[in-house]
Amino acid sequence: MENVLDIMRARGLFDDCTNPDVGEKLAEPGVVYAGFDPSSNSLQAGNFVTIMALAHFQRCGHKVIALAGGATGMIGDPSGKTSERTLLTQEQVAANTEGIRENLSRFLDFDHPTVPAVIVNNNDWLGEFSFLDFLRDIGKHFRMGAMLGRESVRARLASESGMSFTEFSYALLQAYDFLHLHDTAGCRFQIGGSDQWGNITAGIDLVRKLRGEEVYGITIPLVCDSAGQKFGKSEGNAVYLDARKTSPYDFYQFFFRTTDADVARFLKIFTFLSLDAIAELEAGLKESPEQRAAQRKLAEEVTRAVHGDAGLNVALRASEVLFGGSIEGLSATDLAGIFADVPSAELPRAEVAGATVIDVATAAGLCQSKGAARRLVQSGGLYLNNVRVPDVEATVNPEDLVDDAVAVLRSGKKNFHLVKVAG
RNA sequence: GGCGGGGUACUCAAGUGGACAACGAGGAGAGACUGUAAAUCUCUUGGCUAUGCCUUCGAAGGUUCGAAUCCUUCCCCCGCCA
Repeated sequence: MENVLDIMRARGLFDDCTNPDVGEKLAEPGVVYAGFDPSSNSLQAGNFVTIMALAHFQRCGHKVIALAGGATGMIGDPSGKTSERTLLTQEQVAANTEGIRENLSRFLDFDHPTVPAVIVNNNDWLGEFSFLDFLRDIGKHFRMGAMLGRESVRARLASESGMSFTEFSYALLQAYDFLHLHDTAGCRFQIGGSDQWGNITAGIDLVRKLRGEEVYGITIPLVCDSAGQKFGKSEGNAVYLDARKTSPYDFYQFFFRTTDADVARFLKIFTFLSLDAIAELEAGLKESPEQRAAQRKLAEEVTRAVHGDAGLNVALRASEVLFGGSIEGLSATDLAGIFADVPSAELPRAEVAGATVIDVATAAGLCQSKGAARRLVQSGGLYLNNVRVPDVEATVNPEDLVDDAVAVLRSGKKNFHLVKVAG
């Protein structure tokens, strides 16, 4: 059995561990868990790192548990956050938890012959815990000194916004999760982002105090791009793993646009390609960077993993056409197929034919306001059917509608919007 | 509960009766250069029927020819004390 820790180290998935012996312990098959926060109804690209780590564990013969934080999501993890977060309603959390289950179910192997993955929801055990029982049974084992010393708490207390008791208590809940999974599933390892260190060690301490047993934590580095930005944001928007929130096309494009400096690192983290294959791609990148072969491979692998072959094909075809230049010679049906994935809007004929491009771009939702559309045209950044719109007076003419039904609007280099004429 | 500090646009943060749609920075969008990269430079960044009009500075009232700025009440946050 290959040691998962070596793999994590080699691929840049290892940040720290709570005990130097953890490598030895992982030589035997074990049970590992990682938690996912349901603050949104879909996991984001950032969570993908943790998912990959879990997948490596499973491949190395460990049983993996993905925990959806239905209960902890009600509270809000203060780790790594500079201000108190807005509480979600029970309904929101329940809906989000469901979405996350759905996401996760596509990345982990639940039908594995020997070590099938499982998903649990901590609301199942934390939800029925009474406050008094929790304070007596769990709270008793946490010392104020240690809790106040926790980095996430210290930072927040020193900050302007302070911290509520609710968020302060968060670590106890996550600590109890570890205890519960230890008791019920024999779980002895927890992995999580480096911001989870405090929460993980809280769990380890709790298990040691109550059960006298040693459990372990491994943290994964927070993935940043070379500019130091937290990974997973595209034009200010988070990149989601759910096709309904981030289309396969946008998802593909996000990875395709990876900077040279990051590509090799990302290949190691986000794909299962062998290190040799990655080294080869890296060499190719040095030789002819304009080919973007490494980026292409990265985008391809990740998109296939997340959206399947069908999603990848749509993304590839759309990318080819969109970055190939002219849309001439394509039929409305072709365009609809290619843009199946790109934001589109259906507008009444009267609002399109003869209207100014500015009005159409705003009505279609490409621009937030007419003023924004006007500024876009003035700076030369708005395109109709891949042809730059010359001035603010320009109109959409009937002959601009492909097959009398469809027009393609674009803002800048890469934001496409399809306009369909209704009726 | 008492005392003090604070709430300005996506964020941080100036502005303490008119020249304020509100300095500056970051972020974001666009352009140029490129390789759908990075770096750099430039422009833009409340809305509109647009040399003007409308709506914004925690909320609601009030004073004034005129309020982000002054007054009143309320809400929220931070700190110290109880």
